[in-house]
Amino acid sequence: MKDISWESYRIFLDVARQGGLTGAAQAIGLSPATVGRRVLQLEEAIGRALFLRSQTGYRLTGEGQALYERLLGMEAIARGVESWRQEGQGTSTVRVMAGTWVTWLVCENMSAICTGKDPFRLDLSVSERRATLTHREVDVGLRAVEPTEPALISRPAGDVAYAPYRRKNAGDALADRWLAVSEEDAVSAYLRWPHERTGNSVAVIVSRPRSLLDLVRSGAGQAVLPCFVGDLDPDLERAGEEIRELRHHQWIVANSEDRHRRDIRTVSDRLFRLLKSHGDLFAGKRPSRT
Amino acid sequence: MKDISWESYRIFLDVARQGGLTGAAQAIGLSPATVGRRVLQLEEAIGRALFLRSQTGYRLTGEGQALYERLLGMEAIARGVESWRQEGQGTSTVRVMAGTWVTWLVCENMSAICTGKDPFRLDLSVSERRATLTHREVDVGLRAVEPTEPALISRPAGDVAYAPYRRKNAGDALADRWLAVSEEDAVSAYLRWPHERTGNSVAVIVSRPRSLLDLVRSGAGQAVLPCFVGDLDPDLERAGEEIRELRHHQWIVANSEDRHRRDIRTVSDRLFRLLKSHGDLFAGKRPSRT
DNA sequence: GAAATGTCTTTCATGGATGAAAAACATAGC
DNA sequence: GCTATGTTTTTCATCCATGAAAGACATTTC
Repeated sequence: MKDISWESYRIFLDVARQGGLTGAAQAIGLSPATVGRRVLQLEEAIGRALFLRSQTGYRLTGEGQALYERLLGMEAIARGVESWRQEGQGTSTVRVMAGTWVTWLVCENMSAICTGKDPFRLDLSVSERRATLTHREVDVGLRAVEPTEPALISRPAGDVAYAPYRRKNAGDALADRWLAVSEEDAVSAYLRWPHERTGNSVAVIVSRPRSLLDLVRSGAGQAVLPCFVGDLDPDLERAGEEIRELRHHQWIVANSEDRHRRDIRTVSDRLFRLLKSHGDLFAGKRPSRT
Repeated sequence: MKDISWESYRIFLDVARQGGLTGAAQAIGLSPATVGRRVLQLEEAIGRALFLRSQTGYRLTGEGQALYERLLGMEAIARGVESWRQEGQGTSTVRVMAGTWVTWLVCENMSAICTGKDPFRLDLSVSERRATLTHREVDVGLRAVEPTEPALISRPAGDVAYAPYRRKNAGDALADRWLAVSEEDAVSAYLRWPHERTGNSVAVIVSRPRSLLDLVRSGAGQAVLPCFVGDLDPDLERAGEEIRELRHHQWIVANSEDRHRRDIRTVSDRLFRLLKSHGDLFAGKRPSRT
């Protein structure tokens, strides 16, 4: 049986992402005609319909979606190879993976991590699930559990505390209006907590943790947030005590084989300093700020 | 800058594995001439020499080795896609990942897991490092730590105990002749133990845990082994008490989205029964056996 | 409602990737 | 030392994948 060309996987990913042949063709550097033919071949080889075709573009079918999710992993590794390739070439890219909120904090303080003067680019990817550093998908990761793999080096970066938050002066009207992410997206303990502990009083469900903050600010209800997020927002107040069972440590992790790479080391160090300087906030000690 | 074709990655992997163009060409279904050209292009694109060429074949350079290891991850995912593809086609493959010794036990008891009558093939891969089930590289995994990812379902499968072993009647001559795997390959706690706790009395170093058993049997020294391995071997005896600090639980893990796949469920169940029936052995309770 | 714009798909000529075969070379066996 | 067998590499004709352009069709705009 003839194997499926890996190249068609890459083409498939681009078509799925761009939502059509034209965009994908541009992204890859082929003609739309060819891209269409390759997708057709792939569907033939897989034996399933991957796209819903229309005059306006391509949309993934359910099975297409399933394939897409699997192939994202391949793409991540390919990106890893690409940045490995760049190492010798002068320009380098450091790929950092973190959860929603640490990413948010890093964005707010980007100048502390990477400036125009640095000889590297930063590739920040958000993911609640654990990055597989062993496969080198990313160079630096933030984790809530200490890695056991000896191929990884980790540095403890303090505690993270969680508490429920609501809009200031909202009173107790929101007491049983919890905001949560959908159960299939609830990949961390603090995201699962509302489902497990509030007894079906989840009023609004969103798919991204980031939306929780927006909802709380709009006064739609209360949500569990990391203290460093909630306490930093002048429009929010705690709707209760810290939820101690959610408290966890935090580690900065890197592949030990990359120890020598200066840029990775730099990013890792600066990340460490950033987290350290916000240590009290992370730990929920509520320093008085604006 | 033109991206590197993923197809050349696949070709590279085959050349590296087969050790030459001819074998790879056969494996992929291309001519040696083409394979050679594709490898040349890849080296050109990467900007580094990947192979040492000779009339007798291709050997990886250091950088080639680095690339090879990264790309193994891509291949694992591609295999996952392939077996996903097969699902609809009648014949299916269940991919199981386990450590050296559980794999060994499964091989010894293959008839309990998969027989000729079953409508699926078994794909057993050995790896001491944790399989990334989230990317669906494998369908069923064995782990020493309980997974925190909610996308995974896990089932506790008892305890695993470790002890030092030596050849029977070898006396105390071997007392400080420890056998171990090299430090970079020592990815599990029991493999690191000799390095950390025996104070430089490691006499022989091998790269594969599997070789430890052969060495112990030949009387070359003593080594830490899981009790279910050492106690089952009539030629070995314990060279000391169980090492309690190494004892750990064991979980059978699967991706929860595959819950409905009958064959995966079957393999998982049989694996569970196999481990359960050897529960006392795993826990080091030394039932009297031949 | 007609025109404009954006898709995907088909057609067809072309060129670059491909394989067969030969050449060049190393190794193993006798 | 010579032959046999296995490599890689080169040569060259072929053919298949490719892109340009045209066609078909939906959607948006005026």
